[in-house]
Amino acid sequence: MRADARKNHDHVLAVAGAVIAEQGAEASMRDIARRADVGLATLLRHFPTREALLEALLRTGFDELTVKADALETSSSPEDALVSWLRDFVACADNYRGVVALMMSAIGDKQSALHASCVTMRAAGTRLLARAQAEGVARTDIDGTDLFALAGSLAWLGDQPSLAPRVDHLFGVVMSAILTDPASADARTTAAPGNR
Amino acid sequence: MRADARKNHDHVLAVAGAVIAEQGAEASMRDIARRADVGLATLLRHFPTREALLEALLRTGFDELTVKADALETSSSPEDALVSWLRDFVACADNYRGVVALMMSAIGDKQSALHASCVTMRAAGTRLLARAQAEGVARTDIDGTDLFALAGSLAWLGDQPSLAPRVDHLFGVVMSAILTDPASADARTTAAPGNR
DNA sequence: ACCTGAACACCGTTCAAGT
DNA sequence: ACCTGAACACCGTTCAAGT
Repeated sequence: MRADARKNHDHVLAVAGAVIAEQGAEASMRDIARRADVGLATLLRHFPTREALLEALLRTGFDELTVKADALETSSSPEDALVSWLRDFVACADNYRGVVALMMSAIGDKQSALHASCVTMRAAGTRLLARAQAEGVARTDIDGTDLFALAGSLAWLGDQPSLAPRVDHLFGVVMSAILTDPASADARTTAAPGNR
Repeated sequence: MRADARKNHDHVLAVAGAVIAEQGAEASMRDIARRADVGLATLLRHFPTREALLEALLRTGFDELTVKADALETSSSPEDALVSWLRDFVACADNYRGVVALMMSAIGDKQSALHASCVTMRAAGTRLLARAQAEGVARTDIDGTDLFALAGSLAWLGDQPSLAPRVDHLFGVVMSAILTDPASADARTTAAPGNR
């Protein structure tokens, strides 16, 4: 990429981040180009679709989440790791209002520029879930897609102004459904052997 | 209203229902008018906003849900009543893709044509929740707004093509977080009196 | 009263023409 | 190579003019 193009790219991306942070993921591409003092066609050549633009904006946060998932796998208990990572995932998705809707659509659309990132996020969550399940602290009748869906639905609530204040609380409610008491899980497998 | 206007109103509403059922709540108003063989301005005078149009489309289902909530209050156990009503609520919201996003926005916007309907739905759910809580079968740290948010988030998942097949399962997961085992609830209030 | 075409200010897409 | 103005087909809003 030529030096002037690189500069244009970075400048446009920075402006787009500011506009989308305040207006949400559905902000007008024309408006972003205007605010960046650049032709609309220029913006669209750097980022041919809205998804491509958002992918560039979200990449940093997503990469951090992937690294964090790896770190948590050894540094924390299975339960704490899962809860902490999901909390960060929801917070990351809520950085840009409306982005989680695009993510949920992208997970099923291989053409989307966000597809790979979403698959990576789901895989990271799946690993943390599997460890928790293996240790008996997470229910075993859900998989990584279910987890991705539940986390996404919480992030979506964060996009709704009237419900956003409830998200922290509802996060705890949903987590209580995912996590199982290890004692009772133990009881299920070791006690009352005649119980079917 | 004049007879010809009434006829126009009903015809437009029927066509709008068909278009929105297939294209979702964000269907083009212009397209609805075209399909109804009516001027765009005519559509907009009958239904000045998208919310007004959706309110008319949803009214029947919402009224049924309100009636059903009353009936369930005496015909079913608190637990079954709450679960059954919430299941119907989610199914109703999923009749038109995208409508739940407008509902969540409308609950906090008194100007919206959907506001009254949403408040009514929340009130009906709140009554069923309160009864379940009083009987010790629902956790007491959530209120009607939390319930509305959780049900809405499940309905939103139903709008996502890739996640819709999971909604029934995830409904059960979320319900397991809301419902409490009456035995253990009993244990909390009667056993271990020294426990604070 | 009720309806509607047309003008308006937007949107994202596309491409020929400029530097 | 990289950029951009302009044309295009859309959108919802508004209103003067018709029946």
